[in-house]
Amino acid sequence: MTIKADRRRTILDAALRCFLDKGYAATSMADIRARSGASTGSIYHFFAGKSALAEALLDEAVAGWGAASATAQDPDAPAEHAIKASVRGLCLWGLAHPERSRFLEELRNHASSSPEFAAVRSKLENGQEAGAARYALWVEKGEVRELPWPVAYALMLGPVYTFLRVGRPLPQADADDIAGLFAEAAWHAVRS
Amino acid sequence: MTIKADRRRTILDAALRCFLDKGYAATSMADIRARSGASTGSIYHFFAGKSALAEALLDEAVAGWGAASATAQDPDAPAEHAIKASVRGLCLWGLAHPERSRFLEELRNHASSSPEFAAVRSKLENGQEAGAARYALWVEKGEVRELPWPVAYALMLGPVYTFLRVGRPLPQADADDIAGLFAEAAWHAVRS
Amino acid sequence: MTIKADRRRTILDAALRCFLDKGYAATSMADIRARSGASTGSIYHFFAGKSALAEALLDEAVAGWGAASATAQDPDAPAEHAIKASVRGLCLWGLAHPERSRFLEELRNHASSSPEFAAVRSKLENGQEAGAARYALWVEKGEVRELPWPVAYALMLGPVYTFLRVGRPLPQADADDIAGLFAEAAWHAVRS
Amino acid sequence: MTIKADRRRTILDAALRCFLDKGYAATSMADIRARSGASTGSIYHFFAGKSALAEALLDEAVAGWGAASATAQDPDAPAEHAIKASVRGLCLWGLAHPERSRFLEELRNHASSSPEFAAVRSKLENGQEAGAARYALWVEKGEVRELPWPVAYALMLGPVYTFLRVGRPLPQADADDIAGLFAEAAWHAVRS
DNA sequence: GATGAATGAGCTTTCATTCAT
DNA sequence: AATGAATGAAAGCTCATTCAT
Repeated sequence: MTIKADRRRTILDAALRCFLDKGYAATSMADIRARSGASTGSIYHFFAGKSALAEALLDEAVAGWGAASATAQDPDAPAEHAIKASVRGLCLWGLAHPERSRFLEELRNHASSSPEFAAVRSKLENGQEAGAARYALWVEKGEVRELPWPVAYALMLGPVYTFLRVGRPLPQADADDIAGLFAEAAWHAVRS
Repeated sequence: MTIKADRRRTILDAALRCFLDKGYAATSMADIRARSGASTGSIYHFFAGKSALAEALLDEAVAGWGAASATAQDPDAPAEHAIKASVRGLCLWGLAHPERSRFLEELRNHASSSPEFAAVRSKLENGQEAGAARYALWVEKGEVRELPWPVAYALMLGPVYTFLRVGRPLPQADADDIAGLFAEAAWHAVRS
Repeated sequence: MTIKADRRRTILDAALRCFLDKGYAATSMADIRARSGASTGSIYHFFAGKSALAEALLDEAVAGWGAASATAQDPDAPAEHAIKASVRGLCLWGLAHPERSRFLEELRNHASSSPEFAAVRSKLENGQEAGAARYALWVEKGEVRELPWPVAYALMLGPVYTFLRVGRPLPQADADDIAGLFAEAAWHAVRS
Repeated sequence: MTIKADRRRTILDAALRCFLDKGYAATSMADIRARSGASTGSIYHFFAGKSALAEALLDEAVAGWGAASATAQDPDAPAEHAIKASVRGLCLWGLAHPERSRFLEELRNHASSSPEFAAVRSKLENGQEAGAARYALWVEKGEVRELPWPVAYALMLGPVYTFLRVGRPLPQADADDIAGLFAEAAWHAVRS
């Protein structure tokens, strides 16, 4: 009759719109049901529960953002380049997708307290460990200051996170400038 | 009969302990009732609702933290001193009261989305405006870089916010070192 | 200090305004407290409870309306005159005080079901008995049809009650006309 | 397993019995839950809330009563016949179902003040408009007196409404007599 | 794959009333 | 005569999840 409706996709999209509109906590399964047009049973057929929906969306978002800052992932890249690319990538992505960025932030908050987000939490912790390992290498090479990883991490990415939480939408040109500014600042904060 | 029980105080303390233990959202009025020993009616006699409790606690916390970093408030202080004092103050307070600090963060998140926290939101916005005004003065005097306030704010305080969210408790000596480190970094990030 | 404030009076007035504005059921003691400026304890000092307030107001209203249609009470008046005066009186009073009239109606509804209004109910029943007795006399004299009192009562006053429930405010001249019309109809409905 | 239990029906029946027994206002959702055997969630699955239950029952009642006085609805019927049939129908139905009749009255009262009954209110108002239109036709044909519709309505149906509110159950034979008496009176009150 | 009825603990809040001071 | 803190049962309603079909 219609183009094959990918139920899973439909549900995921509806959930994302709900989460972006009202926040994760304030979104009820009924909201998602109404917006997706799927039945309760259908939703639970594809996803184990509300948190599983959020997790699936989180994976997608991270994948998208990761792809966007691919260069930053190259393990042999020099520290300066990797750090600036990473900060730029986060900043530009966050400014381009302010709702998504806020959604990630909300999830991270929930993850740190709620047991149902154990999976999310461990993913984030893995990311931290990987970051710490890379930073340790740069320290060995003398490219960056010797700092505990949480401190280095906060110095590099903290400003962007805070800015994204506070800032309003910007013209694209300004977005590039500001991303550059934060990238530069991040590098200056940790370089030897 | 008993030592004079200041019910209002008792309730507020119980609410704080609950919020710190389980987070604002996960705390129910029943939790507060059980912990305070007050009756439901008593709680509502003193506070209009759950969010009013949070607001009252927020005011207290802000007052406490404000008092602790009084020097930073002096309008005639040079930028370097004021900024470093402010960042240090936030960092030391946050490390000394990690739960409280997380509670504030949670409140801020709620405030940005939920209508019942309009009062909290407007308080926070007032704080931003005051900060912006001060920064503008320093720009005029040539002490700091000319930056949009949200950017400057993020550069200065973002690292501390992020660190407090991630970091674990630290020995006091380290706390001082780290607070100094962040204060220094904040100043370098925005000085002319 | 101020002119002697008759607390009882103040409370009663506040309660009336509340009941008229929001209805008896929807008015809380807190509303009355706020509007009167009296304390909870003060209200309970003068009145046994919410229903006692309503009762006191009912008595006043009935007294006022009774005074207005005094002629109708004369036991020796001929049926036609008494009936018309009574119907006119009710109609004019109801049109002049639509809120009060609706308040009476609400009270009567509550009274017929709620045990706390036993006193009101018995007052109303006394009124019915008195009416029945008078009507019986008129039947004996051959002035009116022999009808069970509830039927006669409904024929005479039912139209006015219904009209007051439905109708909108009217210009005074029309009020007189309509009162006359209902009075005439009442008499025609029961005369021999 | 069991006879097919139509939950919706079961709930509706239980609600009706509760409303008839204790009145709408005094009935709690817990009462309905206990009486129906359904769970809270089940009730809210089928009905949006307490007022939605009342509305559904109102629709049923109106449908039943409307069917019973079908003749009265015929738009070409002469005024005398239509009016008498309508009044008779209301009176007989009310005497046969005194609880239901009182329930309707209570609902009408609530509807006139409470916003949650907007739907009920508009239904009732539609009924009034239809009545007014019909009456206007009869006026044109010279069958009835020229009266504002609210007045005509009150003259015709007011006595029955009042009688139903006051009266006690009657033997069937008397019910017919009294219905006839009110029908006759209604016609006399408005005929040319 | 898909449906939607069913669950029931849990939620925040309201309120008339009491009583020590 | 006056106060207002204290009570606690009861209310209407939400919601993630389960499961028979």
